[in-house]
Amino acid sequence: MSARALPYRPHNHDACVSQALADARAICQQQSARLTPTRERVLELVWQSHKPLGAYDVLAKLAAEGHNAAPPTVYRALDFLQQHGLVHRIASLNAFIGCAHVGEHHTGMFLICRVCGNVLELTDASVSTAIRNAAGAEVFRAEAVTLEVAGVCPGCQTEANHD
Amino acid sequence: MSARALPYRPHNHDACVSQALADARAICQQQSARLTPTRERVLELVWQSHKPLGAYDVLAKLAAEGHNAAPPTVYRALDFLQQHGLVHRIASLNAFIGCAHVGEHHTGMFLICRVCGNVLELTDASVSTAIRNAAGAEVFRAEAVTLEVAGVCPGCQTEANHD
DNA sequence: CGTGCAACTGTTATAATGTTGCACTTTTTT
DNA sequence: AAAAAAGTGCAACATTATAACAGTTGCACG
Repeated sequence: MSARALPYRPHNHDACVSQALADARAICQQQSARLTPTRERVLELVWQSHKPLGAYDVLAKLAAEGHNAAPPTVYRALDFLQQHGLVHRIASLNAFIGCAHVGEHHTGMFLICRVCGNVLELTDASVSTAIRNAAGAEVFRAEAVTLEVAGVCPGCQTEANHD
Repeated sequence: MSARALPYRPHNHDACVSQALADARAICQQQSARLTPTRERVLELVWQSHKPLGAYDVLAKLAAEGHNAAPPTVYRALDFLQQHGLVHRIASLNAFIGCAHVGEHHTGMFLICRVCGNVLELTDASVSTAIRNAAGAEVFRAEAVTLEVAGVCPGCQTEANHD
């Protein structure tokens, strides 16, 4: 249960998770949303991996620690976290990952390494602008953008760093 | 080789489908790929809707016309069509739609109307460029882009045109 | 030809992912 | 304290996707 996946750079992942949880508490407080124990635990589990975690992966981890949970428990927690911008759903993987830019009101772009499975979230103004313009040119009112790029991350292009 | 879908606008959709099928035959011929009856029928069914069709929707339509098919039949046909660039999978909907730009070697961008369910596929050079640049800045080797925008199409913004 | 391989199809079963509905508990509001 | 709202547990179910294997068809090559 300690730092493992290193997206492109080594770092203290425990601290990274703690920070995410602290941010989440602050945001929920501010929005009068209830970050209950189950929800917080799910968020922590999702954060502990840089690889997206499926709902049933979360379920298994909860079960492993004695939490007697069923699928709806997990899906509800994930829905809540998503609605408050704390996790993202990666549609092309049917999986979830902690949001690296909480509170930034962003359009996330996800770089998904098909070798190591790690995902890097980033935001890019020129991408967002180009998408907004393209949609606008069709008189389309955009509400939600799903942008996922599959490929090979820097670490996996040269070495056999298949974490 | 130009089956241009015009959702949001009335048009002769039968002709549109015929064109798509003709294009598909040409492409498969050229690539020495076998567009078998089942595959062709699945392609036609997918094309007959501007709304993305789920695999089980296709299955139901096949069954309705007496084709005794099981899920693998449909998934295999869809995989084949996808591999040859004849249909796209919309990850956020778990559904498939005919490709409006066959042979163009493109990065598709999909505008998905949450009201009427229609989808418009378009390609935009500045979007593609921005994405490529953003990935490149992270030294990420991009291979496949999933770009889906949910929102409201022009027709559904004003009227109750819930086709 | 015909025979043998590769691609395609059919079929059964099962896995993986996600939802509904309802009873019950906890928290918040009044 | 009572009523309302939000959250949870649970069982059943719905939807989406794949595995494994047998049979069949088209096609290249001798």
